[in-house]
Amino acid sequence: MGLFPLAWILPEALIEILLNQIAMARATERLQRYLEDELGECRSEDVEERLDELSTLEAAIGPEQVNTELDVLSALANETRYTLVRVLVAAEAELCVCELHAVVDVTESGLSHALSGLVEAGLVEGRKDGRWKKYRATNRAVALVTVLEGSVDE
Amino acid sequence: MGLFPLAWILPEALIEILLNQIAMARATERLQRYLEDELGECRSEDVEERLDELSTLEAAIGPEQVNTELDVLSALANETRYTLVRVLVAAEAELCVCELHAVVDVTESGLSHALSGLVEAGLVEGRKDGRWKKYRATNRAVALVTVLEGSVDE
DNA sequence: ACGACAGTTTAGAAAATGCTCAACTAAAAG
DNA sequence: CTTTTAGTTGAGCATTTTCTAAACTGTCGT
Repeated sequence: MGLFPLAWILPEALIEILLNQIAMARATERLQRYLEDELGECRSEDVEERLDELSTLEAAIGPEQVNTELDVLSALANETRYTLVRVLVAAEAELCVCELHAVVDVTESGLSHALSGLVEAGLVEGRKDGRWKKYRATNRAVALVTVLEGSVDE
Repeated sequence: MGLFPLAWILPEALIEILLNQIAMARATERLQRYLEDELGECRSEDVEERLDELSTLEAAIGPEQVNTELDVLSALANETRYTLVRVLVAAEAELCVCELHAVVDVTESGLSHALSGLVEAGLVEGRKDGRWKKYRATNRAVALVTVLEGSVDE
């Protein structure tokens, strides 16, 4: 292996950085070839410009909001939790934990975890009523479930 | 442990089933007490009725569609894949794999895996063009990203 | 005050995910 | 035809997720 001598001289971390840069450079080269193919000709300015356009597309909304959106998606992307949300949305009313327990096949503990995840994602709100606890779907949950059910029917 | 003698007589699987039934019975008892609390009085018919209502809520849409929806959610609930979808939606056009490579921080292989997951979830469509491959967002993706960005701004 | 009850929290085991490396297919260039 | 290039696929590892059991908090009935 040609790299062995290098490993004696350079710290591992640095090597990794260099390899990374090489990979980056390769990816950029490919983009350049692609733009040449598409545009007929292509100077490195064009590559820069395209890279800018792409990062603009990506940054159109703040990274903080993207994170929130990912949290919401992760909260919904689970059979137990999605079932709970769907039921609460369909109910259009508060339901008690003990009622929700009837619709999902997990232990009481699992149910509690699921609900607290949904609260954290802003999909559900909880309210304590004496010794019972009741949950209801938020507007966010209603909007998402509605669109999901609409966009996935064919 | 009182259960040890049982374990000699009954197969493990059967014991598990029995424990399950006991847990179920307990959950139903709790629901009964809850309904008594809420309605003032409650016969076991009322419990049956409530259980029916709940399962109706849950079964409002077919289990097959629910599965599709879960697949879609799982596909979106990942930083790499969600970024790709957002960029493709914002672009309102096909993008080449080599362009997409510029916006997500994974290897070429990881990118390919991500895209094929999105195709499977019906969020993205791929088209081969010579030696390049181009992807575009589907209507489903547009609808979902739009609602997500709308429902998570405050 | 005590015990029973409704629900939550913590810790940890089992299962699913996400990524990379390496081997592969298909198209274009030499 | 051989090599290079663009992208995909499969295997395997590391991390994360999801669930459960057990201990815990707060509320009610007695």
